[in-house]
Amino acid sequence: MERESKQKRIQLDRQAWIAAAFEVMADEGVAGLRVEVLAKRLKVTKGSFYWHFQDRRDLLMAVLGEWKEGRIRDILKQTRAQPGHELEQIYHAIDVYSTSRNRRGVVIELAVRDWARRDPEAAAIVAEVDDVRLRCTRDLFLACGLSQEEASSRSMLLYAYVFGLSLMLYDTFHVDIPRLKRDIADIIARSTRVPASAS
Amino acid sequence: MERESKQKRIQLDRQAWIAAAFEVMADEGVAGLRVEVLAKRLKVTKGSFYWHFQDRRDLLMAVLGEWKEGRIRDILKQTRAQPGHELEQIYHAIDVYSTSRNRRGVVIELAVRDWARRDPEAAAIVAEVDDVRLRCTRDLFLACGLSQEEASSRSMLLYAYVFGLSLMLYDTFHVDIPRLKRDIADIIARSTRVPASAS
DNA sequence: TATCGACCGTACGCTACCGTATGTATACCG
DNA sequence: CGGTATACATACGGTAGCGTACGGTCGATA
Repeated sequence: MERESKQKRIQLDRQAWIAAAFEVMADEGVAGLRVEVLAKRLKVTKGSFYWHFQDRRDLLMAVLGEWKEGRIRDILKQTRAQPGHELEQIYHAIDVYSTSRNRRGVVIELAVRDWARRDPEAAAIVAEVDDVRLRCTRDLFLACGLSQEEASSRSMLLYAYVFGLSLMLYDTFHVDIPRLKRDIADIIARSTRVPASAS
Repeated sequence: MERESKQKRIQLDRQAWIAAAFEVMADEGVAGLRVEVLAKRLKVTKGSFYWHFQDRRDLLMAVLGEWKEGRIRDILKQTRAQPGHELEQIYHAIDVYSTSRNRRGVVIELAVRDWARRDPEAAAIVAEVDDVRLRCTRDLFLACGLSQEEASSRSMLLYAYVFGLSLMLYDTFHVDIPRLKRDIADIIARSTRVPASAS
């Protein structure tokens, strides 16, 4: 085998394993995140894995922690607005999280949420992240002059929409998708409720 | 063993297996839908399974077909409106698909969509179902007098919202959830776009 | 250059599955 | 009452994956 092309014998650390874990999780979901599969991808054996990690769950928890930190850092970055520019920041957030590019982040998001439906620890992390996100965009709406209730509703609608959109398969729904997304962003960000008439 | 309490030796058919499959899928997802697990739940061995089904994939395809039919039947039922009552039918649809009750249907929906992300055949079925759903609610909006584009946008927003909501964990987001859901329904169903001011 | 620890390979036992081959019990039918 | 099809049980071989035990290698260090 002679250590192909004399690579400097790069050694792996936990970070390398975690990074690879995100890759696999994006493709196969948490269920497909197997120790030996991961090892094969990193071209080592699981002997290495069990040196860096206690067991499979140890890795999963590390992945979860990494995900949480990254997501919170990201949301703080995406929702930090110059005073007076909160509305366009809302549009920015909708655009960023509305898939298309960012495909990778979206599939990981979905994988983690699927995971959270069966694992209490994952669910706790997701709940934390959701809480931060909901508050961040709510604050933007508040800064736009909306009431507490109205801001909360819009914030929830915003996230439910972007996540829900990533679940849907609308290729055969023949419409102008970019235009549709712009229209929806307008509804979420700037529509006005009607004063209640019938119901 | 003496055939416990002399049950009339009820025999299983494909339908019984498929029904049980939905149960397991709701709990464990498609990945957890194993032949021997299913057999144990039905108190038989897999010898029975391979009598009724060619292999595991045969069952999965049957589940998929059943799901598709059920979903399409359901959406047609939920969106059939008396002329003049289209708006309240829209509210009804939002309410029905906004989780809470119907927890079971929601988790199955999510399991199928997770499945569809890795299986082309499942993806094709989900795409079909989504297409029917989007058209059904779009027709309701059209009947309310909205333009083709506006109706399409609202229809997409409606489904993305209800599916997205089922992905979120908002227990710690301290708001009046029923009220929040009502407000969001109003935004989706009856808000008016602002005539464009800044951006 | 002897040693030590970080890092990885090898080999093993165990469990959970899939799918197949084949035996067995029951119902029905003439 | 023998025969046949239906619906299952039993037993088996094979793979994938988890975790463990232990041996080997390489670089840094004294």
